[in-house]
Amino acid sequence: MVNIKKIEDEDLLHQLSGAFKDYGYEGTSITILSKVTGLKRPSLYHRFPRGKEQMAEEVLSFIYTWIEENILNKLKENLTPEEKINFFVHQIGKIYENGKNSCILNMLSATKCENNPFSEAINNTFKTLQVALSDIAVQAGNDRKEAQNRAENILVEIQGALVLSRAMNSTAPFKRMQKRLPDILLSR
Amino acid sequence: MVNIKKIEDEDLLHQLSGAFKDYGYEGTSITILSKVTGLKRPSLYHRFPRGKEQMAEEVLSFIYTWIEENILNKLKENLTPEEKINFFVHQIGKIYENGKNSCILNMLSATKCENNPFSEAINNTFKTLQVALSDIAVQAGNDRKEAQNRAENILVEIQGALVLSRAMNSTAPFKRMQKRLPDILLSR
DNA sequence: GTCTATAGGAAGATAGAC
DNA sequence: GTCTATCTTCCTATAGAC
Repeated sequence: MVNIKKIEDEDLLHQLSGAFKDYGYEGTSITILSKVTGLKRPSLYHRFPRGKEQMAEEVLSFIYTWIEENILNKLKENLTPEEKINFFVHQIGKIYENGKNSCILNMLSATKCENNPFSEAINNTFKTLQVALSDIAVQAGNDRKEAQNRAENILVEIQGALVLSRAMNSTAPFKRMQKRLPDILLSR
Repeated sequence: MVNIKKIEDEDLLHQLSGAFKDYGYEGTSITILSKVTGLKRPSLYHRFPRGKEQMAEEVLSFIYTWIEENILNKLKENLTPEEKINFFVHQIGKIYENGKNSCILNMLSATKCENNPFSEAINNTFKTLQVALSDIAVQAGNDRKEAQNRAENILVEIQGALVLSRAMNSTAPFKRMQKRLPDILLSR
């Protein structure tokens, strides 16, 4: 039996995350958030009393949970390293619509360069992904340090390809990046 | 004999670019731009009648010229591919302060996802860099298509490392990326 | 060219009815 | 929980003095 309230929250947070992803934190006004959710501004404040900052915080927490349920859990199953990285590559294609989407972690880390209120959540999300990817590289026979480097290289490739795909208005850099990922993590 | 007016313009554009780089386009108010330049808001409007958008446009044009004079011209000299990529790696270390700076091209391409007024200038800057890097890879014996891919990989690595360095609050991803670049462009 | 002063509007946020 | 109405603050932009 599904919790109705949670489903509504998930819809809400999904709509909010879409706005932050497209417009960035500063570029997303409460009015925009009102439009994408269909709720008037005071209703948003009723749900998120601390306003836009709380919305972004809960969006990041929602995304972390999504990653756990839709990526990390699968990577804990009894699969080969090749199967795991192929699944990972497929999932990031879905998340980023093959390079058409920006990454909300990049968009929200670009906010108020000093004292960014989201930096810890963003840092933790990247660290969690790095650990998961690193475990795959270890399973494939790399030592711990080499595995960590390869995992970091994967994250660098993803973020860089997203920046370039948006800047060059082409999904080609993203799609080429997807093809490189398995070798970056697993090549001998 | 130096053109005084031009020097003042360069200072001005340098200060403006620093604000856009740190706060992004939407996050940078005219008041912030007034503070970093020391000019009151109406003085900025006197110099840039179309306001913030014109300032960002001229900043991007200023950066393109800086790249031409400080990177591309050197790469046209009679040097080995190794010398060229090493010089390039050194210059991006300077530009990005070894990973402590964000890239203004990433920050300004993140603006108003639809109909971004800076997308053409940003696209052109990346294309110009890709051509210059590609020429180095060709000089090193790669065919044209492979050289273009390697040049794109370089730009992906730089942008991705900058995103990750900011997100993880560490210059380590940027410094590791710098070490990878020569091989990415030139390895056989 | 630079400034003080200010208009006009959009932003974040709240009061209080339903 | 959602709304209309409103407050205050900050923003962009301009008028006009020096």
